[in-house]
Amino acid sequence: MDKSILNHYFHSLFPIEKEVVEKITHSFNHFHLNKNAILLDENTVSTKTYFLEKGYMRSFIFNEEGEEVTTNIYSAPCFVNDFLSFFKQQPTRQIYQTLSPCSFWETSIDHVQANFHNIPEFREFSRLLFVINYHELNERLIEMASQKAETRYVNLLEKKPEIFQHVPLKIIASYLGITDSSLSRIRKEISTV
Amino acid sequence: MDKSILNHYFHSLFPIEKEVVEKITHSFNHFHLNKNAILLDENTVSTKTYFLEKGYMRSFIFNEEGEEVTTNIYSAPCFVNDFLSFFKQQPTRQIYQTLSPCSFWETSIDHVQANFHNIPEFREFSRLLFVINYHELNERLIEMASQKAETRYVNLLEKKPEIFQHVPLKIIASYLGITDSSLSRIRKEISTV
DNA sequence: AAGAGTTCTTGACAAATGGCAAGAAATCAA
DNA sequence: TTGATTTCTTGCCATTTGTCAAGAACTCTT
Repeated sequence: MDKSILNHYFHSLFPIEKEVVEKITHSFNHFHLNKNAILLDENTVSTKTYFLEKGYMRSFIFNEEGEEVTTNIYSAPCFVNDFLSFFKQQPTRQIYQTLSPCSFWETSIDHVQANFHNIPEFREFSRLLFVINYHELNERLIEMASQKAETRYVNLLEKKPEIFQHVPLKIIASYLGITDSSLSRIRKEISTV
Repeated sequence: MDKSILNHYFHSLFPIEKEVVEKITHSFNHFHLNKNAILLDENTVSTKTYFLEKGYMRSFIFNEEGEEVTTNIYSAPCFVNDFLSFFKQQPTRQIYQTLSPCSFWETSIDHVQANFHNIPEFREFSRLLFVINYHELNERLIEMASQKAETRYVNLLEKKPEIFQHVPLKIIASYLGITDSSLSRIRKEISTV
C-alpha cells in the first residue's frame, strides 16, 4: 500500500527525517468508506486517529433543538480527530460523516501513545497539529463574533473554494452558522453585483 | 513563595505525583500586574507560559474594521497561553490584558520544551490542557453558530457567573459576539420577565 | 469632593437573518 | 429511464441585532 500521501503530510508540516516518518506511519492501516458513511458516531469513544487521504467529510452535532450544526468540514489530505473523545477516552457528541467516497489511514490510541512517549519528533508533530487546529478554530470564532454572514461566506469562498464543488450548500450554510435560505439569498445577491 | 495554587492546579486536572509536580513547577517565577496592564502585546512573540493565579484577564484582537473583539475571558486559576505564538514562536495578533490586579507564575519556552521531552507526565498534562481548551473553543463556536444572543448570554451567566462581577459588560458583550447596546437590552428583557 | 473619562442604558430606526411554504432543480436508487 | 428523494431557490413577513446619539450612572484620579 502506498503511504506517500500520508508520509508527505508529515514532511509538509515541519522538517522531519524520512526514517522517523516511516517509523511513525508503520502502524497505520488503510481503508475506504462510501459517501454518507459514518466514520465516528455520537456517544461512542474514539479509539483511532484518522488521516483523510482522499475525499471530503464533515463533523456535526445535534444541538438542544435537535438541529444539525456542522462543526467542521474536512478536505483531504488532513488528520481527522475528535481530540476530546480520543485523548480523554470518553464518548463524543459529534458525528463524523463522509461527504464523498473517502480513503483513510488509521492507527490506534495505543500506537499514538507509544509514539508520543518514544519519538520526540512525533510529540512535536502532535503538538503542532493541535496548535494549527486550535488556531483555525479561534479564527472561525472571531469571524463568527465580528463578521456578518455575507463576509464569512466570501472569506470561505476564498479560503476553501474546493469545498463548494463537493459539499452541499445546506451543510456549508450550517458551517457558516446560517440557514440554507439565507445562504441562497447571499449567493444571489453577490452573483448579481 | 507559596506555589500551592499552582501545584494544586496540576493535581486537579489528572492524577500526578507530588514530586513530579514540584519538579515541573520548579522553574516557575512569580509576579504581579496592575489592572489594565498588558501581559502580552500584539505583534510580539510569546516566550513565556503564564499561569494566572489570581485575578481576571482577557485576550482580544482588532478585526479588519479596527474593532476590538474579545476572544477569551480568563478567571484564575488557569493557564494563559497564546498557543500559536508560543509554540510556533511567531508574533501574535492577540492582546492579553488584565481586567483586575493579577498575580502570575511564568516559565520560559526552554523550560517547557525540556519538561515536555523529559517528563512524561508533563507531556500528558500539556496535551490535556490543549484538549480542554480546544473543546471549550469548539463549544463556543457551536453556540455562536446555533444559538441567539439571549441564549448565549443566559448560558454564560450560568457557566461563569463570577465574571459578571469583575468584567465590564462591554467586554462580555464582545465576547458573546454582540454590541453592548444589544446586551443591555437583553439584560433588561430578562430582568423584567 | 470635583471633574474627566468611561461604561451602561435607552430610543428611534435600519439592516441582517430566520421561519415557513411552495416550486424548481438536482441527485439517487431501482 | 423513471419516480422518489433531497437540495436549492424564492417570496412574504417576523424576529433579532446593529447603528447612532444622548443622557445617566459609574469609576478613577487628583
